[in-house]
Amino acid sequence: MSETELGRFDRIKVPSAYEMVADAIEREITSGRLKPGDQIGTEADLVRQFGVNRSTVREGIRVLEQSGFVRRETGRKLFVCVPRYRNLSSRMSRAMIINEVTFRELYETAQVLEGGAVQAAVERATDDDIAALEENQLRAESVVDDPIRLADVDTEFHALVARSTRNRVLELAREPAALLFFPTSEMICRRVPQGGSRMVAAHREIIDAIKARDVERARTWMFRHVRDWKRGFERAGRDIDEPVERIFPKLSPGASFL
Amino acid sequence: MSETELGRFDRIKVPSAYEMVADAIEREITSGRLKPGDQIGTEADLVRQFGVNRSTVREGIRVLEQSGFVRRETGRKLFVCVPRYRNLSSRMSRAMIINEVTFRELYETAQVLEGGAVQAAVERATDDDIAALEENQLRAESVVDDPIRLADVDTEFHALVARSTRNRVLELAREPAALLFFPTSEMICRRVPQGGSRMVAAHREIIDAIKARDVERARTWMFRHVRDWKRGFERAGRDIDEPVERIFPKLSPGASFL
DNA sequence: AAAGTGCCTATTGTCCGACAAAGTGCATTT
DNA sequence: AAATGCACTTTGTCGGACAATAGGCACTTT
Repeated sequence: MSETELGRFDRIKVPSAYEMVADAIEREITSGRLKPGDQIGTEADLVRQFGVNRSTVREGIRVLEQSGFVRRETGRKLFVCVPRYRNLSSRMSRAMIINEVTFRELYETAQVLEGGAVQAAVERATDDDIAALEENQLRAESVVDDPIRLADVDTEFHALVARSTRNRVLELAREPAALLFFPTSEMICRRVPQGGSRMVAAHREIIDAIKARDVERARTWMFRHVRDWKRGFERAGRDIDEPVERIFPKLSPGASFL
Repeated sequence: MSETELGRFDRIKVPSAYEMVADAIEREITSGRLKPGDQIGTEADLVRQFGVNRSTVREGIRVLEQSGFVRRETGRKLFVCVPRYRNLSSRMSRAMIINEVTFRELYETAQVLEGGAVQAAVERATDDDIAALEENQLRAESVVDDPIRLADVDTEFHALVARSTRNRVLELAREPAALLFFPTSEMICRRVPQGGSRMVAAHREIIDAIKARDVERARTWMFRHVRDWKRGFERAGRDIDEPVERIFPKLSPGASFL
């Protein structure tokens, strides 16, 4: 039973019943035969259809629920749903925390993703997107001296920029990291309160650049804005090579509208 | 029971026992009190500790298993593990498929992420990373006329570049999208076989640029390489605004070493 | 008639007890 | 010492059971 790689055969994985239940339902969904909004039968129905025990069905359902394919509205009926990214993203965030990723990794990724996002936003933001950004800016100006609220508004600002890209893949790619931005921003804002006006000014420039469809200006100011974030981190006396704290990222309020 | 937002109270969510079991164990892990590799007791142990039924414990375990915090080695003991990103990423990929993201979204994101990755790789690739890239290049040259194998090697190439960044956040951010690259690349390679030599040439330039620590050259060639991918897609007669097919991304072979 | 109330039933969350199959560890055999 | 065999542990699955809650329906109230 050694773990050595002698022997020519692969390990045999015997699928268990609950896995087969989950897979069967998942296949119906990913193949499109079950559409978001469709109801899945009751547990009893599934017991009849699959011919397995209810405990087995329930274990399978837990798997699907966890992966977001199926949802139970407050204890009642099961229905198919488009996996909302948030629970997946938040799991990824937690995975990153456990892996003790450093602020440097987070910063570098933020530069790449926020830079790319703002560029795409310049190319495709609609009037509605811009209106939402302006509305966000108003709130930012009104809480410029309240570090915690400002961090929250900033998180929302970046989510709005990402949404303006009309690119769900990009939006999704940044979300796990973005969920870690907030606790960090909040810490920074608490300890370096004088950064507020710089932040609001940067947002202003970015919004104007998006309105003017000026890619270079947008990228430049986003770069500065994110760099300020890193400088705030350093000024707060932290080492950028230290692991991001084990702060459990409670669904950051700024992301609640995603 | 209307869904209107009249009323001043929030919905009450009664936590169920299996959720509390899962949360309790997850908290031990995210807080670091349970470390990767640690064993969690047997189901019977957990039954004793939590004072709930075994079925309940099992449902909780399914949740944790699914989110990757615990693992069961072929039917046997439960142990804590660092969530490997792959199952999370693959769920995200499937979520994207269900959301019918378009090739355009995928392409645009690829430009952002691969461009960012290669830049970071230039800055931080080690000799080992470069050796791995060279080894990959040898294989690429040997299968240049075998479209399917080439697509596989290409997928691995990009994963190796990402790994060279020594940035796990960035590596993670690109993975869900990257899992969708492979089926697409494969389709392209099958239908536009003449692209093989261009691909190998681009890889060569990128590797050389990384070795020479030449950021601009690396970015330029990565940009061209990804653009070629899009052109191949178009030349294969596909519309870049059509949803990525409902191909279930079987764990792409190139990602197996992540 | 529309709205509010109370009851009935379906369904879920949990529990109990049980068993076969497969993994583990130990003693025995060669 | 290595291979074999056996007893014990643990998991996966099963059947049945019950309290609590949600949904639906009939009934009352205004």
